[in-house]
Amino acid sequence: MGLADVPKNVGPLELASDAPVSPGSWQAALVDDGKNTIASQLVERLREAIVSGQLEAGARINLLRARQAFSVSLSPLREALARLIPDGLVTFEDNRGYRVAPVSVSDLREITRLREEFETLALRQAIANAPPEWEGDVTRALHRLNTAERNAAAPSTLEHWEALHRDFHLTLLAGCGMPLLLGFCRTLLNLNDRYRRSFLVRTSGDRNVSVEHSEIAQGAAARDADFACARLREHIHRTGSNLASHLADRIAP
Amino acid sequence: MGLADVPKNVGPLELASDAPVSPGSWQAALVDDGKNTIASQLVERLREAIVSGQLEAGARINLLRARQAFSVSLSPLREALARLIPDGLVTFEDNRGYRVAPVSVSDLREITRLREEFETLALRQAIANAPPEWEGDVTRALHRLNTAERNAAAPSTLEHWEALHRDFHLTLLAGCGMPLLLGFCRTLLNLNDRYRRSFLVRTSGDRNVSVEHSEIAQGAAARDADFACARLREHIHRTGSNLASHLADRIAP
DNA sequence: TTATCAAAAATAATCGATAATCTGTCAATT
DNA sequence: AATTGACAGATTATCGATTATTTTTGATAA
Repeated sequence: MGLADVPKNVGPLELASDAPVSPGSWQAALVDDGKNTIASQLVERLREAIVSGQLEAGARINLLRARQAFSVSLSPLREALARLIPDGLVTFEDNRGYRVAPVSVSDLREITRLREEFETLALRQAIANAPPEWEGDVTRALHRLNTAERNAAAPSTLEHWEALHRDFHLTLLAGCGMPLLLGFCRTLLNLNDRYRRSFLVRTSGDRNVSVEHSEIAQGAAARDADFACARLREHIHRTGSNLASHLADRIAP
Repeated sequence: MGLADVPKNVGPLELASDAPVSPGSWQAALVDDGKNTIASQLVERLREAIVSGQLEAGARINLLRARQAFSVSLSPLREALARLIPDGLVTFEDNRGYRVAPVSVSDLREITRLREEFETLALRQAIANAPPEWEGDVTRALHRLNTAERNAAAPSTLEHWEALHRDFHLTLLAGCGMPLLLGFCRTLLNLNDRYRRSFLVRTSGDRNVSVEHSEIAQGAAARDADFACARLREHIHRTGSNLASHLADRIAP
């Protein structure tokens, strides 16, 4: 159960669900994207299904049902699930199979805390080392994000906004020149997005997230590390607190 | 090529090559360890083969040869390799298969830098939050490490020392109560061990590593965060510089 | 010689079927 | 009533074979 309601999209892969790929969606327009194999496509489909909340947290993933739901064979399914383990989206136990990683307040707390540390470290490095064009990338990502419509009634706009938001944060960090750190940040961002998309109906009224993003981007473009990192840290912290309160309401009713 | 010289151990799995399992080798004596499936055993065997340098850095992993070398079928082999991707020991490209992750000076630099940041963060948390018995665990791990023989002529003593060294560092951090952070640290430690085991013949004469470890442990047991973290940071930094110089000699001849 | 293209060979990816393991049920025993 | 053991059904793990893709080879033409 829980897998029956996954959208059974027939055919190779429709573009709509492709949008939020990690390495920067401006590349997605290119013909191929390098995700040719069933297993690789499945990784993205599963990631989306989990991050979006379609697959319930903590639920067992029945391989036979999942196999049907996604119209694939067992080998690529297992391989795709294995690749999601280190992302923290899937857990595994020998002879007991895979399950969707559970969510908890303490998990969210740690994610927030680590994002504060890691992302400010990466941003500081980026401000120190990134090439000049990075500033333009950041400004552009910000502009796209701020001009995107976000209509709670239209889920597609929310998804699109999420992708742009993710892009903005990653662009900000991309200049750091530390691939491992960037990978850790991406993982944490994934995990965080899952909480936001599952538990946050809308941002609380006393925040203007656009302004927060703009300030971070301004600081980055001006190469003012202290300012940019302080704003980024606040931004992450606020989002975390906000999410934690929503989660607490839902998880311990 | 490169896979042909992997020890072809027949039969289920002989204990000798099992020794340095990750979660603490004192547990290895227990009957089961939870690693029942071929895929899970293979993860450990492959990890050991890569970290120990048996599998050359950057080399392609020919699935058919690997399948023979490890006497397994394709499905568990692919699954095991997939699980090593996030550990940074294996890379993957669609339709081009898996390869052993390459090594580079810049990679080592980043590992060292991130270890400094992450491990001191974890240690600080541990000192603040770990339960009392943690101090004893640390002292015990230190004692085991310092009393272990390390004879360059006997590879098994080196391997044993590596396992104890790893144990010491992880015990130190284990008290932090942050599972994600601990996972990141474990990953970095894996990567670092690979460099040490591949490129470090012996520690340079002007260091007394035992003393360094002892000081860190003393600081931890005394709950003196500033002192312990400073010593830990120096320790990591020195190891990194030491390794980097050896690596530079070898990689750009 | 260099470039181009089409088989052929090598390799990776996937599938369907089988084997191994787990989970729940229910009767027999203590 | 609680425990044990054996069965059946469900699920996971593995295998061998097949299909798809990439890489190499070798012949031909510029």
